[in-house]
Amino acid sequence: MVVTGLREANKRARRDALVDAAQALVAEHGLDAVTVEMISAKAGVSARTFFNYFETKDDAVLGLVDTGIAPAAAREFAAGGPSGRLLTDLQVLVGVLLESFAGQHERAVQAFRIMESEPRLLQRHMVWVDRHKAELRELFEARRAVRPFSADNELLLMLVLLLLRTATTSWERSGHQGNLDSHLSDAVAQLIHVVASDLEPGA
Amino acid sequence: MVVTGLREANKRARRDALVDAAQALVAEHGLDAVTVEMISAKAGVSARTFFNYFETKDDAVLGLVDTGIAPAAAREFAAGGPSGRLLTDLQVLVGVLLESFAGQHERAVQAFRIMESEPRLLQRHMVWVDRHKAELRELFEARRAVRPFSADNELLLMLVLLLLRTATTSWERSGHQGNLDSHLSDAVAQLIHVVASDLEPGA
DNA sequence: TCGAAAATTGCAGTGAGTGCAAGATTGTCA
DNA sequence: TGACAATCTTGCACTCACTGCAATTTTCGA
Repeated sequence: MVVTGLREANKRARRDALVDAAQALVAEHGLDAVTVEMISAKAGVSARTFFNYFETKDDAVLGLVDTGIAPAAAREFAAGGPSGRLLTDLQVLVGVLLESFAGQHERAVQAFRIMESEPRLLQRHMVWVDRHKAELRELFEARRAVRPFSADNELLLMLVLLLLRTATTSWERSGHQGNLDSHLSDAVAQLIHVVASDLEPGA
Repeated sequence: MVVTGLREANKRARRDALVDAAQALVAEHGLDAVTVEMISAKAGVSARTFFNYFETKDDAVLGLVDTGIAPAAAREFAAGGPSGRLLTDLQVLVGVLLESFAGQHERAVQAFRIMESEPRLLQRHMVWVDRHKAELRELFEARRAVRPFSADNELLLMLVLLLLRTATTSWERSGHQGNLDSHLSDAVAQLIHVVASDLEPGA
């Protein structure tokens, strides 16, 4: 953790090289025309090594870092905060996630761009949610104990997915204008509007 | 269309045999321990023929029939009906979808059961939404022209997905109690509640 | 500088999925 | 009814993602 060491540095460098190679090749030839062999060759490692770094080809193309949920944000959410309103706090949580996704800005932009033209990869967010399902469920349960609510965990999971996807596609569509957070706010506003306008008497 | 013919009958029979074989084997051995060869053998056809019926192993396990959206329901939605309220009409649309999914009740129940223990298949609904994305978008656009609303198509797509998944998992969790429709209503109610309680001043 | 730990790599193998062409089945129409 | 056409099935050969294993190389710590 403290002393980086050559090992760590090399690992990160290789990883980045693989992501860059994967993204460049896919951007040029399309997802199905690119093989793991090509990516590995371009990054200067063997195909077998590729799989020491990524579970699947798709993971590499998307540059999956798979940071979990930031502990601080998780704790606050579980404790019933920061605002005490479920949807609002869900938005905050997703905001933190998006930040960690977009951490490596260049690569994230590339990933989103590729996602647009390769519908198969659109499931990325679902895969993410899937992988952290257990973690999220625990979070929901913890919060439920402190500040009860009636919604099922499953619905909240899907809400997280909805916010993730709506915000990122909106950001992507805007040509990466503004910060991701404003697109997230917009997604929440849209959701509220859809629901609210269904409740108005004069529909 | 009118005269069924041996061809049609055989096709349906083979298809059903493949789904039954796939579901039985997966229920017993788990998804990864079952190969396409096994399924084909059990259904009495060659492995090559399997792929004349299904694009992927997963499709067979889930018994994907891939009925599109019922034209009548689609027309009504596009025309701005039946209620004129976006969320409510979205619910109706999803209800029709669920009905066509659960058409073959036995197989549907099996599919949902397997889905629960094989998280990879949980993406099924997303795949469905993905495949009908274009169709749904057209529907949204048509309706938008008649009865404008501000939400993005992407958000509506995710809303469809949310309703599909929340309703079916709730149904599954209840041990297939009651009809799917009541679980769908419940999902919508939960969603409304989450949003509404976020708007209340005394949160 | 030496030995332990960790990483890379080749190799052999499984299994999904595809294109193709030959052979079997089924529908149709005279 | 019989033959021709359309449709299905199947075997074969192939590509590629992904895995386990064991040998080899690289890096680290003392």
